[in-house]
Parts: sequence; C-alpha cells; structure tokens
Amino acid sequence: MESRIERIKKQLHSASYKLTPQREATVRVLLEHEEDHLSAEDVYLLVKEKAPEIGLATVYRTLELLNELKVVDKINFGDGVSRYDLRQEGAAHFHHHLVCIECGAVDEIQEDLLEDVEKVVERDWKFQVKDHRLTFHGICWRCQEKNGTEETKEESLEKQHVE
Amino acid sequence: MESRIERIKKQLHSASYKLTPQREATVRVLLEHEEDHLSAEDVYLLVKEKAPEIGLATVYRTLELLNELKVVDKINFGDGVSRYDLRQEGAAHFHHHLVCIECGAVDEIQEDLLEDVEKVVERDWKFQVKDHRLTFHGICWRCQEKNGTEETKEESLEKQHVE
DNA sequence: ATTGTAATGATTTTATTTTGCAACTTCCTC
DNA sequence: GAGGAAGTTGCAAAATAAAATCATTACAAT
Repeated sequence: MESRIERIKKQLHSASYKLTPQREATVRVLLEHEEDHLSAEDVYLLVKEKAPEIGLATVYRTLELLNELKVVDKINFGDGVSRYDLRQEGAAHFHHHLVCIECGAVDEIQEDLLEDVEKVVERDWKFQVKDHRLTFHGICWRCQEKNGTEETKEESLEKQHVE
Repeated sequence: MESRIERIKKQLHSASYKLTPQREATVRVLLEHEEDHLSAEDVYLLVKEKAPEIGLATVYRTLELLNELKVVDKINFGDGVSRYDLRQEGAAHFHHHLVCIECGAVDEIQEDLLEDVEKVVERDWKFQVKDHRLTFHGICWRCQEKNGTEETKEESLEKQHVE
C-alpha cells in the first residue's frame, strides 16, 4: 500500500506534478476502495472524512490528473455519473466489468480476454488499438443462485450488495 | 424504411405505447442518421426541422422509451453526453465501436466478435451474459494513412497525444 | 525573505437531463 | 356523438454533474 503510493508519487513527479496531502488522501481512498467503483462525489465524501477541508473541485482535478496519468480509468456504466477505477499496476489495458442487471453489483475481470479480438480488429479494420472498454451486462452468480434455489443462510450471509 | 417503422410501431403497441407523430418523427431521424451517433440535442434539432413544435423533453422521453424497448442503445463515449444508436434489427447483442483518439471518428463493427469471450465469461465467472458494450480506443485507418504520408512510421509511433 | 509557479477551496457557470403539471389526444363505453 | 380514463405533450422549473473562475495559500528555488 505504502509502496504503491510511493510509485504513484514518482509517476506524478516524473510528469512534474506533486503529491500534495489532498492528492495523497484521494489516492488512499481509491486504494482502500479498489473493489468499488466510486463516483467523484463518492470519493469526495470519503476523502472528506480524512481531510475535511478538501474541496470537491480538488477531487475532480485530482481524478482528472490521475486519469491522464493512467493511474485510474474513468468509466461510465450508463447512469449519468463517471466512475473512477484504479488500473492494475503495469496493466497495458483496462480491465473488464460484469454489471449485474438484477442487483447492480459490479465485478471485475483483470484477465485480458481481448487479445485475439484486438488482432482481428487491427487486421480487418486497420484500427490501431490503444485501449478498450468492455462491459458485460447480465446476471451475476449470486443472483443466479438466489433465483435458482431457495436461499440458504450461508448465501444470505454472503450477500452484501446495496443499490 | 417504412417497414422498419411499421415494425417499431408494433413493438411499441405490444408494450401498449403509441407511435405518435412526435415519436415517429424521432424514429425517422434515427433511421436517417443510422451511421451517426447522435446526442439527444442532435436528435432534437433534427426532429425540429420536420416537426418544429416538438419539445426537447419529448425527445428525451422518446429516446428513453426506445432504449427500454431495445430499439436504440444509449452509449457514452466519455464526453459528457449520451448518444443514441439504433440496434440492428434482430441483433441479439449491441454492436461495437472504434473511437479514434486522433480525429474523434466513431466507426461501428456489426460483427459479433465476442462469442468466444462470452463463453469464457459464462464458464469461468458464472456470469449469464445478456448484453455487452465494447469500445476500442485507438487510431483509425484514415489517421494512420494521413500520418503515414507526412512522416515515417517511427515518428508517428512516437507522437504524444495531448488533450 | 522574496518571488514565481502550482495547487487549493469556495463559488459560479454551463450543460445535460429529468420532473411537475396543465392542456391536449385517443380510444373506449355508453 | 358525449363523457372519461389513460397516455402523451410542451413548457417551465428543478436537479445533476462537471468545469471554469478567481482570490488565496503553499512551496520550491532563488
């Protein structure tokens, strides 16, 4: 965790930006919620708990900056808001998402499934792929179980998703 | 064209909605600009040419309705606006997009490239895929040619991208 | 210490999208 | 046809997200 912040700090420096306390607090929130897909507003509220004096504009600026540096990716699941998702360190491409249309859960796939598809696109469409966005919409394994069987205690204990 | 409107009309009716003149005008605009990726505002301005009395709110409501019926898909390429894209008739899945980071052009891929990937997702993640969104970001063939004529390949590979 | 530059926070502005509501059509039933 | 419910419309207002503005502050390099 600390070392990751160190590396992000270096990334900022090499683009001649500074890791200010506000920016560090923002990055920490992102690291601590790596599984989630926070909106700018979400990040703002969480950062505010640690650094109450921070302004929303700074959060927006920081997120935009991190986006430029490819530390985070800005995504959009169709609701109006942009969400910010940490990139895996060293990942050449953005990871994929599974959005459950029943419970709203968003799971991530870090594996790159598109190597072959990208080759086809480069060859057949002469399109030089730099990055991609792939999201599947469907039913997650939790909802499939929930629907298929009567719910057991263990299953309901595992349930943690809110809309 | 007329028959397509007829079929959309039937789709509306079967969900107990009506194809009002305003809705028909909106659908016609979408059909006439199938290649483009119009924003709600774009659609509004185009519909207004045929039916000047239409209100922007109606266009929004119509597009939302068509989205629910899976006649159009609402997409978002990262700029703030939602765009509305006609689905191919009978297409089980949404088509893909190639967004050029140099000239901003958006091309479509109707072919379904994801069959294999979806199988993997269903098997390995137990995720029942209903739909997908796939967008590639990169350099379109036009920009590659344009770059190639004025500079060597190495130069164009080195070129940095700003804003 | 002084200066120049970058960064910040509060506020305002812009843009997009949604909602509330009264008026207006449709399409039934009588 | 008259009456009525339901769906639809246009306008205006409101809600929302994001970006821009700007005076103030922090900080590194003199």
